[in-house]
Order: sequence, then structure tokens, then C-alpha cells
Amino acid sequence: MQSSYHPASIEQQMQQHWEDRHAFRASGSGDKPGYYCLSMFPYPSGKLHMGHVRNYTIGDVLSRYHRMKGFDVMQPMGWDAFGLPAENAALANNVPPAAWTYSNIEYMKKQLKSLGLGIDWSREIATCKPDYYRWEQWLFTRLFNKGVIYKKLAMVNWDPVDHTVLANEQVIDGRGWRSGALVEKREIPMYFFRITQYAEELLAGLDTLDGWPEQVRIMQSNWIGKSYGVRFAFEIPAAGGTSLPSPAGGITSDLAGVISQPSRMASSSIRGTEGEGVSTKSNLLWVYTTRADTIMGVTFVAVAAEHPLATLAAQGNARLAKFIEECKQGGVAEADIATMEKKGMDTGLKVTHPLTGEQIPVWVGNYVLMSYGEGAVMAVPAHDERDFGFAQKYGFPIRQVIKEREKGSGGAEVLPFSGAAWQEWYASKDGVCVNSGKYDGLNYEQAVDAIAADLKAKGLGDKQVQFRLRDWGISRQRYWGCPIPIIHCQSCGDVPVPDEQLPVKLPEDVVPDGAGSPLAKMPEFYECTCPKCGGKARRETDTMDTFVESSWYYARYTSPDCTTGMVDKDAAQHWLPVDQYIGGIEHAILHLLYARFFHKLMRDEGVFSNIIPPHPNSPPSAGEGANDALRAFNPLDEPFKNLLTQGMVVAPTFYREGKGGKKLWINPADVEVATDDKGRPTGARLKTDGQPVEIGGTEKMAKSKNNGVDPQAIIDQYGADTARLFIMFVAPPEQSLEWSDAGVEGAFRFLKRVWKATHDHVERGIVAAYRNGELSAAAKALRLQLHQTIKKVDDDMGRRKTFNTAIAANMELLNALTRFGEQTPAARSVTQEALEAIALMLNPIVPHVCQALWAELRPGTDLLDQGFPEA
RNA sequence: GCCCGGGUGGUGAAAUUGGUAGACACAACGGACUUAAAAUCCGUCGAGGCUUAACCCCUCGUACCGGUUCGAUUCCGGUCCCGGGCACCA
Repeated sequence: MQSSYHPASIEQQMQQHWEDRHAFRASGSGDKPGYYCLSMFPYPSGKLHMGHVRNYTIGDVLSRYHRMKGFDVMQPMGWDAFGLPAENAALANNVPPAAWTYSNIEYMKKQLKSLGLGIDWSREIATCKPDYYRWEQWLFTRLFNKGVIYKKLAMVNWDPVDHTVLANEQVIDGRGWRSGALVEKREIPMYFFRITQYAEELLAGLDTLDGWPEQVRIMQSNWIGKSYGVRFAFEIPAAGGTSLPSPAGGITSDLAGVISQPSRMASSSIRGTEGEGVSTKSNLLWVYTTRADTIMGVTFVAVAAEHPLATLAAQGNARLAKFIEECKQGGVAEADIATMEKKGMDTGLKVTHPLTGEQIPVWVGNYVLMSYGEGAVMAVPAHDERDFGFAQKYGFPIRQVIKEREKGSGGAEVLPFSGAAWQEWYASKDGVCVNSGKYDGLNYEQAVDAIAADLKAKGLGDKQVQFRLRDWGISRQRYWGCPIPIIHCQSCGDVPVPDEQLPVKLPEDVVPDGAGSPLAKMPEFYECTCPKCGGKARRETDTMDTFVESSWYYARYTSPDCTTGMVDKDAAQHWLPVDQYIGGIEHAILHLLYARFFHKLMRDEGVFSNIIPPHPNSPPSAGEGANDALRAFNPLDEPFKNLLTQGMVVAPTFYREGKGGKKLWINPADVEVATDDKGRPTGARLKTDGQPVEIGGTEKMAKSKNNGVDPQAIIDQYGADTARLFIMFVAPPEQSLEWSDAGVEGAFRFLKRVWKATHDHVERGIVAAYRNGELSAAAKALRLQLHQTIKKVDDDMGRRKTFNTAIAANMELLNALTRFGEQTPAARSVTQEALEAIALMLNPIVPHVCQALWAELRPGTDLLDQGFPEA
């Protein structure tokens, strides 16, 4: 046996051995139970980053552990290959996104292999390949015909200089990232997935996901945001009345057209069908509230800048028109809208309070979102913090209509709106109505019931369930994505591309120029004939959101070469659901929600099974515990049985201010940080010029902050095993991991110690692992610790998934073993037993070195054939 | 702004169901080995105090303030700070 540990040659040799044996090919034969272990596939950005290494090492540890436990493991890998960075690279380097992407894939695949991951490469997919996206287009046409996909106008970020739509990421401080121009909101037609139709099921399904972190289920539940409230209307007095702005007649009829449309919300009435008992009167301004008990405190109404009523009022009001224009400035990202200064302007219009008949002013508010609810809100300054601030600024009356419920004797004070004391009882809905006429004294439920009933009687409202979730807009005015399979015909309208013309192939030799999609400038792409009438037609040039590709790749892996459908039904039924899904916590909402949604879409399209179960779009309203079966996990309904959300790999950021305050981010590897005697950083300077740089926050490793640490350097210097060991040891998987070069050396040292201990033993001659004999007390103690360690490590890897403590337990065992040192035949057999166990226990984490150690301890046998040790 | 996490020695962390706080490492320091260095091995390592017969003992300590409990890093309420997400980064 070699006296010292040389990772480079061992790793190459073992990787070759695994390949020769096809060790990680998933059979799917059913001889052994299947275990589908999936890590979120990478975007081929160029090279692996630490987040990838962490993600795939966790997946590989779980895969190899389950393989040793007797499972037929499938661990596939592929490429989330469409996306914006390829277009950015194209702009920067004048290279087609396709070529850039394929060369990145080639390089990153080599890197993944050098990590020694037990991947079944025969199932590799890339989402930019036509044989993948063709099935996405196929599903699109089915959903379009069913009405699950539809077209409507939606707001985007518009760069008026580059004449292009910008992603939120490309809007920096309200300006286009390349042009520096002030970004505007603009409405364009887009295709939408009607995800709101599945809102109830997506919410109810969360209860079946026992194997998901609570945190993720809560986040998704809040995102879907089911609320119980009241939708009601203010009447808009007819034209000629006191409050309408002057311009010509026709306003009334215009209003009838634009305002009194049926609710655009994802909603269903609690009582009876929607619209029942609700007025069909025109001239109504609809709002939705979860606090109908405060309706008597309404002192103004605020509408979004894009609201039809605002548009109308602005026709005769230049100041208002200007304000609405101002509201259109800036991007569409909600975080920006929610944090900007709340501003408003009077429309001059007044509407009639449905219960008091009072005339209520209508204002335009820049904080009202057109995309949520009705695009208009009632404002109760006494009981809503935002309304309160707005009222103070613009001088609206503040009318208290809720007071704290009386407790004990004497009765409670009538508290005015005020900070924390107010919050506690108000937010918990633990108050009673005051200053509310006939509703005085009623509690929350009573007041809402009474008010909803009165509104309903007047035909001006009713209770309503509402979701925060919005439909999913998927049109992108970009080149490097899956073409939307629609043909626009003058006479037939939007016609889906027929199956025999699929896939609609994306030309791959194009270099975008940053000014809109190049497809729209390519007649050879968009000129076509209508499949219905045969007339001249124009092909859709928008592509799909790349989240669409990543919403079903997990299913495609079960049968990556299937040419008859999205998946082969038998393969899908054998492998799905994914037993263990692993990926970053940053995907907790969007990706994971979209994938759950897609699973249901595919189910309802009969993709997995010819038998399509009647799906519970509206689950039983029959109350608590009505149907426990709905709470049990069902692989036809949910794609991922267990979810592990790894924490982010974070690193410090450094920057210098460039021209115009633009930050130039500097990689940590190029920076030297000075610290005080307590280890706190005092300053930093660039290594190349010795000049100081600013220290930013510690953030997720990302290209945009240039704070990524290249894992390749560590693999090259210490080997993949050390990189894997360090990253698994330094923190439990769900916690965020702060990268530091210190500690890698320690991981390497540990592997050297394991190697040395095995070497010293093997050189004295291998023996049979302990069976029975005379043991010293020390030998007995060691053997006890050995089996306690096996038990703990098994539990840590299987149930707890805390690999850091599993490694620590092995370190303790090795420490005990090196201290032991007895050389009697019986003692040596205990040493043999312990060394074998260590090689087996560490195998999932550091497979190359363990495979080599095993070959020394048990010549002629292969670690690939060994099970996990048993305590 | 809203939703979700996190905060424990100089550092990463451990304490699995409310029961000995700091396992295992990193860094640092001291020692052995060496002509020397590296590597390796051994030892010390939360803060303060006490005591040298004793490496024995005492007090404080898990961001901060308060609560529940015989007992709280763990449960509850509040505050501060840091991170993730917010629908076109993936």
C-alpha cells in the first residue's frame, strides 16, 4: 500500500472504475426498490460554483447512501439551458447563445465528473434541445385549446432608449442597465397559464407534503394567499352629477364598459355561485377587503394609476394625467413599488358609500397594485397603517370604528389608532365596532356577516374568497428560449401549431443585438401559413419563460429519449414521484410552485396515466377532517415527496465606486482583508494595486456581485474528496455556508490521517474482522464506540441528513482508534473492523479514497458491492 | 413595505423530545521531533474570580428586553441586526 495519500491518481482511477462498471446506471427493473434522487439542474453559466458543488455533493451522498442500503438509485443530471445570461454573453462576446451554452455544458460536465458524482449520464437532457422543448410546445397547444393558457395585456419594464423589454434584474435604481434610461411601465399582450384555477389544490396539497420543510410550505401558502373577505362596490354617480369631470357625455357608458366587468380575481363566492344577488348595474367601482368590519370608517377610495376610472378622470385633468404618467415611471418589481414613497392625487370624482350613502373622494394612489384584487381599495385611515400615513399626508378624516373589546369591569377605553397597543387587538380581529350605527357592539365575525348581508341585499357586494396568487405570464420578448407554438392569422386569430409541425425550432446561429428579439426581425422564422385556412400568417416570435422548462424536467428524466410523448408512462409510473429533491432555498416559491402546478397539468392531460382522476379543483368545502385521503401524499398529484432545501453558499462582497456611483464588484480572491486582534475586518485592499476597496455585505455567491469562489482551484489542489468533505463538514445542509479557505486544509489532513491509520494497519497484515475472543477493556470500549458510531452515522445520513455530525463522529472514532494501538491478534481484528467500517461509513461522502482503502482492507472485493455497516 | 429564515467562544459549528452549553474541526499559543523549516505528534484554548494540597471550586455566559417552567440555546411575546424571496436572474 502506498504510504501516503495521493488524491489525484486515486480519483482518476476510481472514476474510471465506476464508468467501466456502469455503477450508477439506474436499472428500473423493479428487482430492488427504486430511489429517485434529484438535484436541481444547473444553468450552464460557464463553470461550476460552490452552490453547485454543495447541492450535488448532498445529492450524491444521499444517492450513494441509499445505494448501499439496497436501493436501485436514479441520480440524473441535465442542463437548464435557456436563459438570459446566454444573451448577455452574446452581446458581450458576439457569439451565438447556442454555441456559448453548448461549450459551457461541455466544460461543466467535465467538472461534474471530476467531482466523482454517481450520476446516470445516460439520462442527460438539455432543455434547449428540440427533442426536449417540442413536448413543452405540445403541452402548450393542448392547454391553449383547453383555455388553461390565454392571452391578456400585462405590464413590463420598457427601456425607451434600447426599445426593449427588461427583466427586473436589468432595472437598476429605476434605470435600464445598459442604456441608463429611466425605465417605464408598458402594457403588452402576453400568454398566461391560468395557475389561479389550481390555487385551491396547490394550497390543499401542501398538507400532504410531510417530507417538505415547514418553512417552504408556509412560504408557498402565504404566496398563494387565500383570504376570506368581502367584495363590494361604490356607486359612481351618473354623468352630469356634481362629481364627474366635465368632458362630454359617454362617460357613463364608457364606465359601464370598463368598470363593471366581472371580477378578474381568482375567486369564488362562499355562498352560492359568483354574481348571484350582485347587481348588474353599471357605474360601479369594485373593491375587495378582508376587513369589512371597518367599512363604516372609509374616508376615501384609492385606485391604481392604470385603473380605468383614473384613465377616464385624467381625460379632462392635465395635472392628474401628468401624475398618472409619473406613476408609470419606474419598474414593475413589487419590492420597489412597496418601498417607494406613497403618493396620491385626487381624481375629482366622488363615489357613493354603499351603506351610508356618503360621498367618498376617489384618489389615484401609486401604491395600489392593478394586478391584485380589483385595482382599487377602500381606505380606512383609523385602522390601516398605510391608509393612516396617506390620510395624514393629504388630510383625510380619520374615523375610528373599532375599539378594543371590553375586558372585565369598567369597560375599555376607546383607543385611537396608535402603534403597538393598537396592533395587538386590532390585528387579531379582537375588537368591536363603534361609531358604526347599527353595527355598534358587533365583533369581527358578526360585523362582517351583517355588513355582507346588507351589501348583498342592495346588490352591491357579497362575501368572497380571494387569492393573492396571480396567473403566470410566460411570454418573453427574447431570443434564447422555447418558441411559443402559436400562429397569428388575420382571419382565424391565434392558432396553435399542429402536432405534425412541432417542434417549432429555434434557429441556433443567431446573435442578438440587445434591441428586442431577433426572431421578430427574421422573416424566415416568422413568415408562415395559417394551419386552418392556409392563408398568409405570422408566427409568434416571443419565447417562453425559462421556468417552463424547469417545471417538468424531473419527469423527463424517467424517459429522456421518449419520442411518443412528454414521458413514457411506464417509466414515469415506476420512478415518480421524486423521492428526494435537493436544491437551494431561493427556489422555495417560484420554481417549486410552478413544478407542482405543471405536475397537475400533466396529470390532467393524461401524460402519466391514461386514467385521469377527477381532480379536486375545488376541494371539499365540507370542513375539517372531511377527507383524510386528500391529506395523504399522492404521486399523481405531487412531484416531490421529500425536499431538502440547502442553504446558500455566501461570501463577502467588495466593491469600488465607479463613474456615477456605479459599483464595480471585486472578487474576494483578489482582495486582502486586514483584521484587528479580535479577527474583525478593519479594511480591505486590492492585491494588484494595494489600494483600498469598500467592504459590502455577505451575500449569496453570484455573478452580479462577483463574489464567487471557484471550486476548481480546490479540486485541483486537494482533490474532489477533500472539497466534498469540507463542504459537508463545515455546516449542516440547510444552513447557509460562509465560504472560507481555512478549513479545507483540515479536511485534507483528516483524509491523510485515515489513510495513514489504514496503511499502518495493512502493513502489519490484514486480519479477519472481529468475531469472538479475549479482548482487553480498552478493546471492548473501542468496539462499543465503533458500533455506537455506526448507529449514529446511519441515523445522521438517513433520517437527520446532518452530514456534518456524521463526519464528526467518524473523526472521534478515528481519534480513539489511533490512541488505541494494541497489537494482539484479537485487538488487531477490532482495528480491522473499525477501519472497514470507517471506509464504508465515509464512502457516500468521500467515495474515491474509501474505494481505495477498501481495496487494501479487503483485497479482491469491490466496495461498490458492499452494504452500509450495521450496528 | 410584505412573507420566510438565522444570530451560541477568536472562527465554522455541536447539544436529535425542555435536562452537564461549546462535541468535532479551524485559527492561535506552548511543547516534542528537526541543523533549520515544512509535515507530523502531544498539550492549552468562553469570560471573570478563588485556590495552590488538588486541572478543585464559585459566578456569569447561547444578539437584546421580558415571560412560562423545578429547569430554557430549545417554548411564548417584543426589539435590534444579518440573509433569502417578492412573480422577467436562475
